[in-house]
Amino acid sequence: MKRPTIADVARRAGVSKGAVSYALNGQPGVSAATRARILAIATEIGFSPSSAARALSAATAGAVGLALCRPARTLGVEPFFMALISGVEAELSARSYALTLQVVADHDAEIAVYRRWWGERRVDGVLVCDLRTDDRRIAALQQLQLPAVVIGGPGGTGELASLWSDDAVALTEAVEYLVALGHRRIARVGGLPDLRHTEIRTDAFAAVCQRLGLTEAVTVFSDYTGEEGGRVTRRLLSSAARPTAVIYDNDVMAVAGLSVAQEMGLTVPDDLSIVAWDDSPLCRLVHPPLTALGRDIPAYGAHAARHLLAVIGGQPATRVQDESPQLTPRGSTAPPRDK
Amino acid sequence: MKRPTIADVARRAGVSKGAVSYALNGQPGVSAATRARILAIATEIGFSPSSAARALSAATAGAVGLALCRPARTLGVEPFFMALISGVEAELSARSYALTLQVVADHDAEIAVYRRWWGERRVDGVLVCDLRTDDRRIAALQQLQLPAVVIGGPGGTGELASLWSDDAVALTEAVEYLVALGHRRIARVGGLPDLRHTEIRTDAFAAVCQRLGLTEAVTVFSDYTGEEGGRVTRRLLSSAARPTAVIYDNDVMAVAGLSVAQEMGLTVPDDLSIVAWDDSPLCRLVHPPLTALGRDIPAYGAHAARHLLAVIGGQPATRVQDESPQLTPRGSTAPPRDK
DNA sequence: CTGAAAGCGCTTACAG
DNA sequence: CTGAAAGCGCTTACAG
Repeated sequence: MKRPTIADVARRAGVSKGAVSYALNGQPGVSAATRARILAIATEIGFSPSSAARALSAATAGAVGLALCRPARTLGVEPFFMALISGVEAELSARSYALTLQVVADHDAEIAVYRRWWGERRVDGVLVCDLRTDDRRIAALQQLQLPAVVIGGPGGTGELASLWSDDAVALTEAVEYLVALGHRRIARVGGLPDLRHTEIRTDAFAAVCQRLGLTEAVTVFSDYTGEEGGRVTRRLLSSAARPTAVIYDNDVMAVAGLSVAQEMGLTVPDDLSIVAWDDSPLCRLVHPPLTALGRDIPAYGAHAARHLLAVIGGQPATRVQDESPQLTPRGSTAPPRDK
Repeated sequence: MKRPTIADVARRAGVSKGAVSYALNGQPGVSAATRARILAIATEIGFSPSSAARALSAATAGAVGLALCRPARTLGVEPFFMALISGVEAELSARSYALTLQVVADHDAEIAVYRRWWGERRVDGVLVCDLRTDDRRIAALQQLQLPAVVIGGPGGTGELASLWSDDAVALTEAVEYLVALGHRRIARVGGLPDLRHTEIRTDAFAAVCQRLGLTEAVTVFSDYTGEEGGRVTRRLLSSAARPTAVIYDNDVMAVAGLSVAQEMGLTVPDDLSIVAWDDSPLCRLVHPPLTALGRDIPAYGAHAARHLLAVIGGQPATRVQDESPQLTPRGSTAPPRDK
């Protein structure tokens, strides 16, 4: 099949190519009748403007980039990214933007990808994930003046636009809930310590534990994988004064932690209460289903995409707050059997 | 920052734009010395050719499309897709191709996306997932003459190129293994029945069970979600002559099935053996870890991408076989306690 | 081996 | 309200 061009539409409509362009893009310059006729013909012959030609003349790529900087083995397991992507994508495709995805090994590679995308004019802007403390990507992006929205914060995002949600409040709520149930020895299995949101959660955990006088509270760091999450849990549960409740920084580690507890003969929730972050179907897959902190991740992604499109459109690069995570109590939390 | 163009490189090198193009694309037409000088300058000023300009003049998009036709809620949980994407992406980016991703609601929407991509010249080819029996996408793609590789089969892929793996052999092997352990009442929780690979597995299951005289073997269909997988398992385990082994068509349903068994007071593997497809970290997250049929999914994705690039490059649209899934025995399978 | 030029398919001022 | 034309930044025959 021969792809129709704007010239084909113009010929059949008996107008100039310019008129077709105006009609298709909703610009003034054609009468309503002509516009209707042109649109009908375009639909009839199945015309879609060449993204390349449009990009070249309009200096806009019609695409948004997302670089995922996680090892392949971690990428697949966490439902978080797919959920985020599906939300991002829904918003973008509704506005006729394409999503360009690239998996990168580290921040150097990621920055190189941003430079290339910028030089190639391949994307109009990017979404940045997994914000770290002292994140070099921020300065690189600012230097390129490539429109960007950082998913994370608050803080550490420089002059870039960002979308954040209040993890500190959510974590505090979870700890207060566990304390209300009667727990005193609460442990937290954190994610990678140099991620900004890990830092925020760690600080919030320390603060609420101090306020409530939980002197035995402890955070140990892990890497989001089931292997590490299980290993760390095994160590925690082997200690003399083992915790009666553990809060995990993601769903995968929480599920692994549950397995370890059961393998060690502990009953969840009687002997051990478990709280997961990133509420996902994974949390409902296991028995007992896990109490979890979560929110609507596809909506978060859609929100981020909307914000990015606004920045690309010239809106100021603001910091926007998304909804806070909510605690959903399920079968994995209860008053401790032996206090 | 101003983006450098080919003219900037040409000016600094004191040559024509054509010479720069030849040098950058490894074409003959420039001396080795000139080529080296041009490349050095391009690197120095950070020049990347505009993807739009290149696409427009070379009539090649430099991108490959992947439309994912699954409801958002299912998408996130199965590690399969992210693993596949990471493999696809690794291969593509090594060849400087971009991956354009779109989530669609159904096949009509997916076909519409293919038409649009084709009309917009946005992608040079597409990867097709979740092949169904009588799949309308095949004819649509053939009509558009859009290069494509179908991930699935064998069979049902029309004239399109495809990459398939022998699920029948793998399933047969799994059943023989369970029978060797002493199982006679084996059930299978299948995926969506109109998917081609479900059909293949169902036929293979029926064939091996008949050959081995397993008259009580049964396949029940599900939808890959944990909810449904759990529900179906509950029904199977409540029947008078409950199965002593269950084979699940994906990892998520297998994990859900394990939970249900444990919730019903059954011990895995003594009372019930479980085999999962799509071996993934999920299978090692639970206790006992699940015996699984699996293979290297990122490698599968990379293979598919390589095949597509070959087809885009003009190679004939062949059917290529990937490695067969392997059975990895873990703690969820054992001889049945009561035969 | 190199340069000048046409052309890819759009968008967008600029005349009429 | 409409048409003719320039231009986006490349690639690629075509001369030299």
